[in-house]
Amino acid sequence: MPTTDDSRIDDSLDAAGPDGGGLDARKAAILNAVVSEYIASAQPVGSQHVVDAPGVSVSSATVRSDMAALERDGYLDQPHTSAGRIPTDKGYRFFVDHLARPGSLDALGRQQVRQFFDHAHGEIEQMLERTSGLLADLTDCTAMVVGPSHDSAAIRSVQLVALGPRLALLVVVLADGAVQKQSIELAEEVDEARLAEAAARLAAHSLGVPLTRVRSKVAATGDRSTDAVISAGVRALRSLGSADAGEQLFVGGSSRMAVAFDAVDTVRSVLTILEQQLVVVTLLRDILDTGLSVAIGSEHGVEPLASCAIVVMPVSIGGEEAGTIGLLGPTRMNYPLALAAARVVGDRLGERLSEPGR
Amino acid sequence: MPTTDDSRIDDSLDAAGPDGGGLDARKAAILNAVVSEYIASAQPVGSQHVVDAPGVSVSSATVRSDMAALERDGYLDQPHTSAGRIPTDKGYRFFVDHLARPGSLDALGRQQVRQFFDHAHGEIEQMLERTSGLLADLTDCTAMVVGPSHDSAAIRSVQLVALGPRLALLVVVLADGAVQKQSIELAEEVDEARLAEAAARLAAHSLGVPLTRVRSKVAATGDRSTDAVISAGVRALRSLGSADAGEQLFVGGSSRMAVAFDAVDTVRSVLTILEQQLVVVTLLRDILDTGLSVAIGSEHGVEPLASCAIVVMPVSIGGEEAGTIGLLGPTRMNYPLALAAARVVGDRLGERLSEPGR
DNA sequence: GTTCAGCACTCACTAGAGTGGAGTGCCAGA
DNA sequence: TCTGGCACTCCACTCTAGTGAGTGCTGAAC
Repeated sequence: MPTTDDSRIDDSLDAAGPDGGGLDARKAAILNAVVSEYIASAQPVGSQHVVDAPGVSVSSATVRSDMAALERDGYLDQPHTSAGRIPTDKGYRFFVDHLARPGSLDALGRQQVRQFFDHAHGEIEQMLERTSGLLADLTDCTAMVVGPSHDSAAIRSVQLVALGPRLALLVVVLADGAVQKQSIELAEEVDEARLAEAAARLAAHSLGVPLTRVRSKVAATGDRSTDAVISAGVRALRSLGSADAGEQLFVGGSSRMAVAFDAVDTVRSVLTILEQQLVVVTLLRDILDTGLSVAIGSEHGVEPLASCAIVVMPVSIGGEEAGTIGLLGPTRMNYPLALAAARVVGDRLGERLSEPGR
Repeated sequence: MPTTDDSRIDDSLDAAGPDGGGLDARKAAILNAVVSEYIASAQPVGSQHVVDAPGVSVSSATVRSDMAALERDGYLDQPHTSAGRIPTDKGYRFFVDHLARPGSLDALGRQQVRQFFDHAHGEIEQMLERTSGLLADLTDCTAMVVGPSHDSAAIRSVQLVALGPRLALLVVVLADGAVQKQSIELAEEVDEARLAEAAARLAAHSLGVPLTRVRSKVAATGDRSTDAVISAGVRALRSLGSADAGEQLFVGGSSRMAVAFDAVDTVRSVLTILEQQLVVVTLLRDILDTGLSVAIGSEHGVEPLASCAIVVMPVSIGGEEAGTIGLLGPTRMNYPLALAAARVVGDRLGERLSEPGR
């Protein structure tokens, strides 16, 4: 039983307004108690378990009639006639929007975060990968971390490295430190000098411009084979800039889904979704675009995740959006904790990424 | 003398020698039938189900007495007194070594493989990632693909790109097309010319040598700040060469584990293992080092995977070892199929990686 | 009008008994 | 050495209460 002091309940009801979502103070308190207890116990909550909750202080009979009203209004559901109540998606939504006290990490969690970022090292990809592990540890949810899109990062360096007689590697360094590569097959052997000349031309053509805005036209040098290399290089640059090459997804703690659900085929379908990078990235983006930070149950529209909730948090580097954090758990996840963890880790990650040192 | 009407059985028994593992022909045939049927049905196999199998042709009573002997010898197990038999790890081992007919992909699978490699494009990392998906699809197992170690690939290019006033990025291209990067924080601002000079020196110092063999001593240029950059660069190169940066792991189809087991905590513990890259890579390497291509149940010594079997297959590029393929499934997985898929895909992947064009 | 104690009712869950069936081990005889 | 027959075991399933947590309703008190 989570200890909740009365003043908090009153505060949150005040914050929700006198008619916060159409629920009077007692109904809100009852809903709060049901959701909290169901999150903790995963068992349907009966009227008797609610009478002692702060802000209720009426008999179980009265609670029952309020619960019946909450059910009529779609906040609660009953698995069967003689069972306790379970929150619906709408019930969780009200809880998240009006009732849940802004959570915070416990001391241990804060220490974990501090330690992590104190010792974090390595390049951005490893960092994001390990961040997903950290988030999963903190929240017991599956964590999804989407790396920054490089759409707007200017090209800092373009290089051609010969790997074989007719094979070269185009290596592009962007202003945000990302390195992208694409191999180029050449129609004929090209000597070092021509390769260097082509690289210089490519650099002149594209330096300072983001990958997405590399022009396809490039002035001819007069030398046929150099021109061929250059145009192949431009094609490669443009293909690197095309959409799907952008954001990387890191998923951590997918084993947590096997703990959250006892139905093995729920686990299977959720894992199947998590394997589809594009689906996950799009899903997180969609949720962010609707302006939500939590999507509960059917709200996100992905049917296999109907019994899941998703917490999203943008990561920003100096105001610029630079990635997304997502937490996936059952609808009865610990929302305050998840939101707090996502916020703290997101902020720290943003700071970290904006620091010059790796 | 029982008449064996199936030449395949005789072949495999011949291959195992007249005393293949200490089992006579009929016992081997019975074991074969039990394992095959258990793989197909996941139900304990009774004597009645075995009498019709090729190479048996004795009554169920005789089969029973043979089964009892097989149980005494540790090949079979009995969940309870009045149940059928289940293969032990030793039973699967005998099956894999002496009984299983070399499998092959069906027409559909072969077509999938062909299509995949015809349309495969992109850089090596994407290729390996998607290969893991292909293998999972083919075998219904979880697939693990370990990328090539770059230990022996010579450095082809070393470059320093300025990212900020006191921040540079070291970009290294290896002969096998791998690109590695490491950011370098500089103690003081360094101008372009000095950075270029330092890069040139670094290149001279390390070109043609694998990352693991970059010497830490480098001749001084006389210019203090250039020397500082160079020595930072050498440190960065050597840290890139240190062991753990090497092999990348790609896991595909982890949702398959949720289908293979109905106990949800088996699923959880297996997924937990799969999240630990280092454990998985080491495990695959250990199995390869013992010379096995299949590790069954407790053979691999990782306790949470006791109910799993692992098929491993090295991927080689022109004789050089260049990665590993692993398939993880329940001990009652389809070994012939898994071995065939791993072999075919491993071979094709090796060919593909050795082709110059991507 | 709101609240509450009391009451009848519902229904998942559990335990226990009974049954059918798949499977075994053993044994005597061919 | 193999086989048919036989007694036995034990899981899986069904059926039957019995239990208890929970409900909705109602009439009286405030």
